[in-house]
Amino acid sequence: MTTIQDVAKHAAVSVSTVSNVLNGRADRMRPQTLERVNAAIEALQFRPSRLAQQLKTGQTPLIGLLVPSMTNPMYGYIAREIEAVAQERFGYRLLLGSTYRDPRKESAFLDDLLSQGVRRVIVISSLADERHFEAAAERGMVVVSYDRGPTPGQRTKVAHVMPDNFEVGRLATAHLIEHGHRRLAFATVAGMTMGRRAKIDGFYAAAEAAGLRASAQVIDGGPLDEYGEAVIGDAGRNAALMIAQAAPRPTGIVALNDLMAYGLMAGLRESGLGVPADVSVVGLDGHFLSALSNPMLTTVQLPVPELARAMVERVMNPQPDADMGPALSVFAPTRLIARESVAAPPRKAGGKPTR
Amino acid sequence: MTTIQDVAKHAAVSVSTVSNVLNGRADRMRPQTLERVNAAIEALQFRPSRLAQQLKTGQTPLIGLLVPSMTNPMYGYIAREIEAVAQERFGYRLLLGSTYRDPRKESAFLDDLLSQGVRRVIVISSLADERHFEAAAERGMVVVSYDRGPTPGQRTKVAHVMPDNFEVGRLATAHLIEHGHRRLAFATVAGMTMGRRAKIDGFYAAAEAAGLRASAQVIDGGPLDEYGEAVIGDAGRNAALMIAQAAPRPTGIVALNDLMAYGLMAGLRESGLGVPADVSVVGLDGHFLSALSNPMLTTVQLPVPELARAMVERVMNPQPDADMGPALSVFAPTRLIARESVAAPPRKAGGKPTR
DNA sequence: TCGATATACTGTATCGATTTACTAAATCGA
DNA sequence: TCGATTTAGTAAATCGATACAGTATATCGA
Repeated sequence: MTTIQDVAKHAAVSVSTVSNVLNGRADRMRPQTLERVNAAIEALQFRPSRLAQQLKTGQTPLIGLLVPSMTNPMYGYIAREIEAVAQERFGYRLLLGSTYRDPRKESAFLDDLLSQGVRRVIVISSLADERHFEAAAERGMVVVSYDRGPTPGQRTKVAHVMPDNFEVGRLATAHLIEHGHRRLAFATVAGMTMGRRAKIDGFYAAAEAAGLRASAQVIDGGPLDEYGEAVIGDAGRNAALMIAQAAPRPTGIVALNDLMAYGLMAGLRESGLGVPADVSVVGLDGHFLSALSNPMLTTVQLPVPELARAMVERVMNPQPDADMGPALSVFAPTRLIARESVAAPPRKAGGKPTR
Repeated sequence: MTTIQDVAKHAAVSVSTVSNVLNGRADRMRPQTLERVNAAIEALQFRPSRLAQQLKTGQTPLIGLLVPSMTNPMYGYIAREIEAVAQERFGYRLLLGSTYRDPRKESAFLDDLLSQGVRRVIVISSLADERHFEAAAERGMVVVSYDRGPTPGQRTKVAHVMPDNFEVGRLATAHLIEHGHRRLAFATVAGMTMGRRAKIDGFYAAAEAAGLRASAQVIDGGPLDEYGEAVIGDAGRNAALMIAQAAPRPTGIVALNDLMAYGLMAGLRESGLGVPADVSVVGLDGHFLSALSNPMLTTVQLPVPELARAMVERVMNPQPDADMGPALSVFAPTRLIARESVAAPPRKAGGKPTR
């Protein structure tokens, strides 16, 4: 590895001068000196050691990204978008951590980041308790939290970015109602997070507005085990079972997310129920896979690129300390993509399956 | 941030002694001294700066992971497995880079890693030309390449780990043949990589063994645009169109991977062809999503945890320089999961669609 | 009781950059 | 022409650890 010393020697200048060149202070020297230094850098193929720079400046060009698990394709998509804007706009890269929604893993990851000199982190957690993030923020981390707001009534040093989950849930539900559905259900997994809460509120609000509040229910597909996201599909299957056995049966289902919708559709099918013939399903995500399912999934598309941009902006340009105030909702266009999984409810709603 | 100096002062010892404690050389001091130092560390909540350690030792507890795009759920799965073993067994974390199979992006990522002090990288690339990886290895990087072997007849400093792609392709094809299929196709995308080559070889080998070589063909779904993996599904749709129009039509299709299989099934459906009624489809991946599709995808399951383990082992314990020799194939059990997307071909094979 | 060895530490150079304080030479204004 | 200012650059301290060389004291064998 060639060092700044080697370059200085080669160009017959001091290391300070080379450092000045490196840091865009070329105005402090004669053009010919600049040229000599640049020539030396070129000749020796010199790349400054980020490690040494970081030690001196205390800054690392890395953003920590904490996700529940890369196994949920939606997080893969979000990660990719975050990486793209971090890289293109700021030259930053991503340091990845899967946490399986385990607060100890999350804390360990934050400790690691801190000792690595990483001072910016985007967390996708949804855990109810955010104190470990607050503590990290207290210790100088810039933390941006996805898909949840601050704990109400508390000051916070954590910035929050989220999609308009209420609207997402409302939109999906309204779409079902427009197609004539009267008995509605929201299929979720065990454990209430802020994002889920908001979606469910949107679901109920739409039902309410149509005078359907009484026949709208939330169905819990059960807990996620240690495999985390991978089994959201299974939770969907569970929920499908419960729906199949319900009497009267709901005919319009909003799924917590696309993955859950796939599981739901698979489970419905196994119970002999057709989608959308007997039951209509709407996903919430709009991941590209939804265009490949059978039937193609009607889903609400989250503005992932905009969300990613907002998160990176915020993590790179933190507000001058002080309280963060309420969450920043990204109200970028959230639209429903109508495809095949929603149709009018069967004539004799809740009757015998069509096949 | 508290430093080793603070700890030394607090414990009334020298920094060297603290450093010795930190590095497990407690035998060099009296138990009481050790205790004092530990107490100080505890009291001051001291975490050594990895940055400073790295600068001194030249080692960073980070593995670079270069993937085409996190958008392909399979890469998300692989990344998660790699992360898990890197973290649990070695305490290493992952530095992520999406490259969209662009050699310039790949090189830039490697340069970045090098200057960050990261000296271990796992690359999933499949690009034909591996010279930039060789160059990095030459410069002291430990590089492990996934899903391809070394360029034949060339010495290499890059370690290679891959599944038994030949067997993967063979298994899938044999399964179709067992179900009575005579006209076979392998659906791939534009661009030949080693992994694809091996799968296709396996495909042909199985056909050959059944005397079906003449009626086995490869179908190219076209190039991937800048969105990369996300559009493999579209390539599957294209391939489906070509299959639907072929006369005589192949009835048993092996798809390059699960994602392609989803696209294929969607495209087949759009062309009015039933799966598996008219055409049978086998995927290659065994990602958990394949259990949620309709019909549920018959697929060959790659031993992802074993592959991940092998890659991490190799990147952490590189062979003492010298030539790497041929690729290490991970011959962990590669099994076919029979589900719903394969059935016997229609009676009058290649005739009218059943619906 | 003396030199050798072991024990328990400490002092300091070092990794590769950044940055502040400083200096020598050139230029300038009056 | 002299002091002040600008220009062009350098020397050295510093970031926070590691590790080697060195030192003071205790222990031991003969």
